[in-house]
Amino acid sequence: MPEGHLLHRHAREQHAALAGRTVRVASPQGRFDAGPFDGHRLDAVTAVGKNLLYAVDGAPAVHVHLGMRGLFLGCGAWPPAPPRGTRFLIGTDAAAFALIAPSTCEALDEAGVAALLTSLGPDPLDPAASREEAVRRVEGARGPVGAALLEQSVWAGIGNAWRAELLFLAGVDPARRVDGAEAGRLWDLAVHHLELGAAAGQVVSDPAAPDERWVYERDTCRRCGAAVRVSSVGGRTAYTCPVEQT
DNA sequence: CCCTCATGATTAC
DNA sequence: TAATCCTGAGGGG
Repeated sequence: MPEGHLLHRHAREQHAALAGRTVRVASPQGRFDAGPFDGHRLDAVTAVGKNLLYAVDGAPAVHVHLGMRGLFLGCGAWPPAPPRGTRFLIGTDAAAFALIAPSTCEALDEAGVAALLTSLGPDPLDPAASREEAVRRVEGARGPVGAALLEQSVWAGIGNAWRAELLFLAGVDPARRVDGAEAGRLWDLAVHHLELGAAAGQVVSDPAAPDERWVYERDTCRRCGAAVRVSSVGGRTAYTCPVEQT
């Protein structure tokens, strides 16, 4: 589930394992030019929304976006036995990570990184993110709240599963607009639950039942049993409890 | 085995 | 709004 919480989880894990060390970088699949990075010191691995950025000493940054299909696999130490189709492989003699089927894996210079960052709204998992700015961007977005939450320029890191569950927790129908108070409540819910999700490695919308969802991809609401409404909001499938989300 | 759909985002129309 | 990227899981035949 490559939404923001997972990217932050990957960033934390890879930063802890690799940052400050000289790393080996390769592209067994061949679709990424690892030359400029191999043998350099990795300064940091950070997540911004659904994006992962590797800061490399004496080289551009590496920008990774998993899209819907990308995933990281840990694969032991260097030299690893990477899975088939590994586009980006990074590691040391203590730990290595393989990137499979990402939508983006590219070198990004300073201006490119800056452009990426300015294209994104506040990230609920960024401790420095501004709640006021987050509320402003939701209020300023065109269209219903369900569409706004999926726009990475509004909030960075929310995907379809989080959208469904956060709007359920807030009791808000995705097809309508929200006021500032509701936007603030949604932000607080996002900050809290995405952190739970980053720690757990999955969407967590009910800490008492971390493997369950309230409405996402369900036939019936897990709280009240009503038939879940399936519709299209912002071009993606929305799941709504018609009783509890108004 | 073939078809459809997916936790995403850009591009073209 | 639709097509595209072109992987993987799941369901029907």
